[in-house]
Amino acid sequence: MQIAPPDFDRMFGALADHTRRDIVRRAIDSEEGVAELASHYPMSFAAVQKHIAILERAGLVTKHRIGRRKVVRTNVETLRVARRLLDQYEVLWRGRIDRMTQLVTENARERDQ
Amino acid sequence: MQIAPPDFDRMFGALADHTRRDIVRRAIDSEEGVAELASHYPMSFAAVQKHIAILERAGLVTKHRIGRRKVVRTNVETLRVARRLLDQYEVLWRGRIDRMTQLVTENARERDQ
DNA sequence: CATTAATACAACCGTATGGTTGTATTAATG
DNA sequence: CATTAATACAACCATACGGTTGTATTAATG
Repeated sequence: MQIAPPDFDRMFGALADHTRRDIVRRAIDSEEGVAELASHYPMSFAAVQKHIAILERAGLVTKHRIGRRKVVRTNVETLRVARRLLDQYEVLWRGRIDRMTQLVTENARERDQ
Repeated sequence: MQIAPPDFDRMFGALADHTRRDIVRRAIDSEEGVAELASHYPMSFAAVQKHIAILERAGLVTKHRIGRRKVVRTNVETLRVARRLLDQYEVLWRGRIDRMTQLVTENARERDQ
């Protein structure tokens, strides 16, 4: 089995919901089961369960059985993958800036010589 | 008029589509109008127009009239806002790690003394 | 100033999303 | 091993999304 290529549609789609972002935040440093997580939100247990399923498909969280609960843990590596994509845009932006200043410098040299 | 608070639902929602991410990428260092952008994708002009509208509502691009075209430009600052949110998760994660190593160290000291 | 290139908008269609309630499965534990 | 706490799944509903085609508006330019 190959490792799955990053699915940015799913990643960003999963992050595009306030409840899901809050679950990701909580699951970074707590060890809560599905029911415990659900208790924090003004919606049904099943709704939270679905949100967790979406986060799971996106690779943002994993579930691990502990006792009779299934504990939800955030997969920080996937968050980093998303962050790196945003970094790429920043790199492109810097490249553009560099090319612009390059041009200005060349023009100044031409003008001054 | 107040400056709008960041709408992460819209931001990440806008980024959750391959075509839209590609538009963001292109609009970082090109100066293309809506029609020129549309020519790159295997879909109708109107579809691309809608994608751009979604990016615009999310604050990820802006449109500026140049001659008879309306040029689309990426708003890098909004990308940075999104990135900073992901950074926040990383900070939480580090905090957790720190607390864990803290605990281990304390236990070791107790055991050793 | 009439033409037309460029963009905007409206209506429609199929499918996905976010929510609900109800039922089924699972596996720790008394 | 029967109970039941915990989770999973199915069916349903309203609304949003991604796409289409067609029509309307706008404003630069010959």
